[in-house]
Amino acid sequence: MTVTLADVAARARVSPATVSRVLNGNYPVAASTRERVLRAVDDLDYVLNGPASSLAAATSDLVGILVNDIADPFFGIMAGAAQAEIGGPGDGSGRAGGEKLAVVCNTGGSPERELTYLTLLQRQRAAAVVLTGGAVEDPAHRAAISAKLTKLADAGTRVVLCGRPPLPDGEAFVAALAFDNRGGARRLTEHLLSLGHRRIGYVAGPAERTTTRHRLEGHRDAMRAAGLAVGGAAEAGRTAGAGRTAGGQGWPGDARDEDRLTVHVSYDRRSGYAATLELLDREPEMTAVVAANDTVALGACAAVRERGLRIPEDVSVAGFDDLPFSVDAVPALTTVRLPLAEAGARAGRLAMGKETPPPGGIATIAAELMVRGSTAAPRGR
Amino acid sequence: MTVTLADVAARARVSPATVSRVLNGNYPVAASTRERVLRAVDDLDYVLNGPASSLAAATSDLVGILVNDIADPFFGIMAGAAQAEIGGPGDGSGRAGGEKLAVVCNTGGSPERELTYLTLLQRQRAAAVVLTGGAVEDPAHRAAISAKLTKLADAGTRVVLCGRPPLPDGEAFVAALAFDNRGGARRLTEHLLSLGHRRIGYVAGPAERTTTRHRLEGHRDAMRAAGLAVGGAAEAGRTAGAGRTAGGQGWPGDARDEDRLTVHVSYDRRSGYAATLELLDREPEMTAVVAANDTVALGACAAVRERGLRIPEDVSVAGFDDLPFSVDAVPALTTVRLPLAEAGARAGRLAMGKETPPPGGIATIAAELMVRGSTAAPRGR
DNA sequence: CTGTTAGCGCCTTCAC
DNA sequence: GTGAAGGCGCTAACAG
Repeated sequence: MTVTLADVAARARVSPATVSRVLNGNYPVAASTRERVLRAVDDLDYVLNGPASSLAAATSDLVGILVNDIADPFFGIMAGAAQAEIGGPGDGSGRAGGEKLAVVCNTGGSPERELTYLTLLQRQRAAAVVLTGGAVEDPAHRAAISAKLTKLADAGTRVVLCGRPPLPDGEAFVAALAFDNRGGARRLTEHLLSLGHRRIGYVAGPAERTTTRHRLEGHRDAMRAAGLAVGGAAEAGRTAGAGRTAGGQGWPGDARDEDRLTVHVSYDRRSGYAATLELLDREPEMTAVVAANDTVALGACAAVRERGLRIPEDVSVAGFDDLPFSVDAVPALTTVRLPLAEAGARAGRLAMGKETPPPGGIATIAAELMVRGSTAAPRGR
Repeated sequence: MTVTLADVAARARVSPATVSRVLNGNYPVAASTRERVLRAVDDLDYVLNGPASSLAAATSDLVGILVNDIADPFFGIMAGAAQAEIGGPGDGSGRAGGEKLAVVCNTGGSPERELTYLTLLQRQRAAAVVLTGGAVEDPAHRAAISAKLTKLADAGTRVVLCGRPPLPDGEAFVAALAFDNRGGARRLTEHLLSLGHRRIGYVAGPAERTTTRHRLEGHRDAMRAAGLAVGGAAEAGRTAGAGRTAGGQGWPGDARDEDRLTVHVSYDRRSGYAATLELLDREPEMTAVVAANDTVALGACAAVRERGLRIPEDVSVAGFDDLPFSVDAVPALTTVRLPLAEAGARAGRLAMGKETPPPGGIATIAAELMVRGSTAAPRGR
């Protein structure tokens, strides 16, 4: 019923092996023979049996790209760029030669689903796997993922991390491209501080994620450097003192300000909206809000306006990622640009072995501060 | 080296056949035996060989979801919902039982790549394929896709269309969920007309796509019903007359107004920006702009402001899709809501055979007009 | 350059 | 309820 390679061989009057050779193109075949085989393939409308070929060759042409949230352009842009690099342009014939099948898998940010997808990809003997975005830092999951990645690597699957820092466990990977979230966040907050802001709220992403932690750390680094926040009990004395020097009325400098002015939410605008309302309640004198990402920042903007406050006159708002829509926000959003498409494309090339990995396998990708209309000096009040 | 089913069988002291049976769960096995096998699987950290099993069973657990642009939330939302429905919640063990591997493939809107992906999926003997979003209407591609889908269906792959109308060729599919783009677009333009707008610009999507055509048709239906635009040469006389009755100074009613006030661009904000600038040049008296979708509308808003015009006082702007960010635009965007998540989920269930197809296999999904702040009555001028 | 020969690892009738 | 055996369709050594 279904046409097989043997059928093609018969029609082209060659052996199955020869057909296999022209199809895979990895072996010298006489031009005339190839011609005949190709014609037979077209005549019979033959399509290679993937599973059979993967079984025999012990490799498949599947490449998985894992993302935390496919509805978020942050991931869409990276995944799209990676996929374009992996899938190749196609030859328009629809015949699909030796192309890889680049597919994206949506984990929804769930470590369980991430693990499941990894297993499924392992089962398919995937040629490569690209993990994008921040990882959950829960030790159990971290270990499980590490073990799984090691197994994948052992089985010959190329593992690439994109926008995700290599874990301390040191799992096996071809390359890890990490964004400089910490540095970007620090520069962003420094920008606000230089504008004169002192009461800065922070809407952080979900706790336990590397991206969240790094961005928050960058923010706090800047705050502390300005003597504006307290890290933990150990630093309370010193930093509180510095704080008092800088601020007034016992503020800033309160040992709990960091916590009081930080809210953890998920990466969506609704959460940003709610969290900002909450921050505004906690600290009515707040003059700036830094959001975990641009999407959250949009929600923050809505909340600020909801309270009858103007951006940036009354409250400055900043985001992170510089997604395409951020420049169209009104006012345009000050944010930190991450070269998502470039990183995704590079990850794709790394997964294909088309590019040599960075020294040590690890590369840090710079984040660029984009100052736009949503931030300005605070009104004197 | 790599552990196989036979290894598990040996360790569990049963035959390979039995192991296969407990793994697939499609056959009665004594509880104690199953227990033993499962333990052996865990002990050995066995992972099924997908290609081998697909080859033997002549089916795979791969389900492909094709999207035009993975960086566009329009597709991300649908794909994510479908994937969640297909992939199941996972059991947290990372063992991955009889789960399907739901993957999304980014065609970039290119028919060639769409065809290539379809071939790749066919090669993998995919269990199902979900095609999302509008199709290109070029006859050659239409025929090629149709033929391919028929072949897939013949091979046992369940084909589901989501947000894509069934093609006239009548290709084989389990179900087709089509958005009421035409009706939604018509109601949107009717809303503007009822507000008093007469000079309405339209930033359409890429030509040759069903979505573009349907939305544009809906818009023109409304315009013509109001006697405000001219379809083609055939209708020029009649409609132009009606137009003159309604308008003044030979406008509206010009036989080329439809073309003059319509610009085709791709679905991104930059295009929306450029197109709107162009429209503003062509028709400075324009009081409203309808965009192909929300993303394009955002660009349109930027262009309107660039010209020093206010929204909605000077120019009303409307979008389509009601993506999450649209409500946060300033002013909030009037648009047409499409139940993307619901449609995607339903498509996923259909692909899994978990839901019975609509009568005739075709269902139209309603589009709801969302009136918000970006549209208002035109200033008298 | 091309044909021949063995499997790849699993599922699936069949018997028991 | 369980085991034994054949083959799914293709690739990868080998010969020639």
